[in-house]
Amino acid sequence: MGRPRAFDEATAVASAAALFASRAYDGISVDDLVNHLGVHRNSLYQTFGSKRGLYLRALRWHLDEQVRPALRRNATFDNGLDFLLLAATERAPADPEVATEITRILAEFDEALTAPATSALLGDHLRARLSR
Amino acid sequence: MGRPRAFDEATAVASAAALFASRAYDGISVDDLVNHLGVHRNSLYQTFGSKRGLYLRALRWHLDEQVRPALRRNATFDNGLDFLLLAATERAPADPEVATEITRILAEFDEALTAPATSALLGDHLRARLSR
DNA sequence: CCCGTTGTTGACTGATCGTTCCTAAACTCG
DNA sequence: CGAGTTTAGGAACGATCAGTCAACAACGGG
Repeated sequence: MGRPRAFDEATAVASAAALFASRAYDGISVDDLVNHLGVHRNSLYQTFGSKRGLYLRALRWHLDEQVRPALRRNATFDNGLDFLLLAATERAPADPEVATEITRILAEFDEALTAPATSALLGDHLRARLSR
Repeated sequence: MGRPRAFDEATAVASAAALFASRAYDGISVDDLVNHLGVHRNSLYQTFGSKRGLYLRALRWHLDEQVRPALRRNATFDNGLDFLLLAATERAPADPEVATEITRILAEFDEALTAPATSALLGDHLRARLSR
């Protein structure tokens, strides 16, 4: 019961993931999220608890719905590693939960490919990101 | 003439480079820099113009004094790629001058090594950074 | 010795940060 | 058509941000 949500939670998480993949965590304000998602400030806090809560939800969604499926199918990642890359370099050192997620997914990369292949893949995507 | 400086500019730049290598640009406040360098706020602004001015000075110092010498000697980089790595993933997309510096140094890497070797090197250091 | 110049110092500015409060609106159930 | 519950919406919070201002201190040259 109660008033129904005016936004789709899954859509909001996906949209947040796209935004978090584009700039550093501290470079994205809650106002930016509000504008980009079209969801009002209070709804975000009620649904996700905090900016960090939304970030973690978005990161896990990115890994579960974009990275892992591509890894299983041995498909290409296209731009689909940007969030992972940014989280690994910028956020993991500052947030233990992010570090845990990144460490886990990289272990899965090592298992599916090899450690050198994982490093090469990360390096390639880092460089590709510079040309975009 | 005039009052002499109470701090060494080169030392301040090196110290700023160490700090900028540790966290994202927006995660480092001018107060952080003031505390870490032991140089007072106004002296930083008088000498470097702005936070971004100091960042660019520190990045160029890092590349000129730490990265390029090691690249010429074919030596190991140890932790000496952290600032480059962070600048490439986090700052280059937001700051054209940073992007220029990063593009240039990576071209030098490609020349000294090969493009795949550069990617592998970057990927390896990205992963090594996670375990520190 | 005093004047011009440069550096130091700490208080201060408006803007923006993440987060919260409160009221109104939209729904379900009785 | 209320009563109860959940969300939307906008205004507001204290904290912190990058950057500035004006008074004072330390030097060199005349």
